[in-house]
Amino acid sequence: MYDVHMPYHHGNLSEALVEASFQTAREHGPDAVVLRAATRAVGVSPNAAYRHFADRDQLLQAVAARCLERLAQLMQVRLLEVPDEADAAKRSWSRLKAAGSAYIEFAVSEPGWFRTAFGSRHPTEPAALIDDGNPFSILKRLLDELVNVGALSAERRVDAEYAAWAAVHGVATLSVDELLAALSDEERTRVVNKVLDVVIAGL
Amino acid sequence: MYDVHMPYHHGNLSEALVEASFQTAREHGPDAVVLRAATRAVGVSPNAAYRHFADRDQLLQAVAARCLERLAQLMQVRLLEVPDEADAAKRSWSRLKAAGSAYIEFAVSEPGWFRTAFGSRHPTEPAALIDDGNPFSILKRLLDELVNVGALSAERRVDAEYAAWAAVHGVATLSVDELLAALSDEERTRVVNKVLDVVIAGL
DNA sequence: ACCGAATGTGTACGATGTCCACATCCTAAC
DNA sequence: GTTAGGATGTGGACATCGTACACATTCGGT
Repeated sequence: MYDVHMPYHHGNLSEALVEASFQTAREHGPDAVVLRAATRAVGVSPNAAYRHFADRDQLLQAVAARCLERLAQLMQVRLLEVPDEADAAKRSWSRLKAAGSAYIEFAVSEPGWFRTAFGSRHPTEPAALIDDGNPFSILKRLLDELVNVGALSAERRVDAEYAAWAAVHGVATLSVDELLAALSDEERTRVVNKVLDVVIAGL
Repeated sequence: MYDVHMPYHHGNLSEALVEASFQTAREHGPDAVVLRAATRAVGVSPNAAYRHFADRDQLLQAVAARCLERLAQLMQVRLLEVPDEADAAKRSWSRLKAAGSAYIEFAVSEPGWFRTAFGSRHPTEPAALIDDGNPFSILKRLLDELVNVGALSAERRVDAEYAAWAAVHGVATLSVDELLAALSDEERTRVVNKVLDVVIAGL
């Protein structure tokens, strides 16, 4: 009855479903993630998914977590690329800017993933934003770094993470939602820089 | 066959459908806007909607336009509430801050509408952002005002609308998406002010 | 070897967006 | 005023989705 080469048990269904949905999300965003399609892609019956996820939303949440990881990864990579610099303060500012830049770069180059990471309605597990490897934590670390090298006063440090996050998340979101669609690539780059400069000047 | 009190022709279906969906969006966001439900609420067959909207997305777009209007209205109201002030520059900055504040106030107090106005996948008719009464135009006018009273140099004026919009839209989005859920109301207010201050300082 | 827990399958239901053919109403031209 | 044609609604149908329930298969520990 069943193909011998395709065992009754998949072996790693949960992972496979997330991975399949992850790819769908990449190309068409979170709304395109459809439970039945994922099971089809993996060659399993629709209900099999329910052994691993309570509902579609939990699947989507797993995918969102993966998207967030990717975002954090890109930020880390871009941070490592920041050239050395004698002036510690200057270097710290550069690092902050690089991180913000990476955040936006991710949104622009992987809009599907970006929208999945956030846009999803689930409150994005608070836990996901508390652990160390996530974008928000990275940002906080960079701001602390600025304080440590004396580039930012303790007073101005207060709530700075939210100000920086908001501005960067704002452009990212506007780009992804095509609200900046009227802009050419070059213009968009200019705008992104303006935003980063304004925030850095204002912090 | 049909109730005499309920004519075959509704009279203003298009408007009625938008209004019904508008209310749904207010309480449950754009994803909750369901074509069939709207026709049900209005007492008409599902297909009747297709005489007025090509598909569900067009209905949603009409609703989004209405949400955007509301946002602009609130901004205008808050602008009028800004007290007079001898110092023209100071007053202009206050007005800018009030507009930004209103934008965020709208997002926080009417998350369903806010998410509908933007979050929707449709590129939010470019036209909607060009006409005069929309949030983005209001922002640009306020920045021009700053230039006119000499509070902002022409050089710094360049792309300032995007920087300001991004920051404000960023907090609004983060709030609405409950990414700032960990914050108490008081903390959120503080954060909002920080964001506004940083942008204004940086512009 | 066996039994219970994991994991998948099949069938089914209600809901949704949308298509097609048909019904009803309104309005302007005769 | 009658009548034709466009505008507006209706009814029924279909594919697709998420998900519930009952049953089948397999795996791992005794």
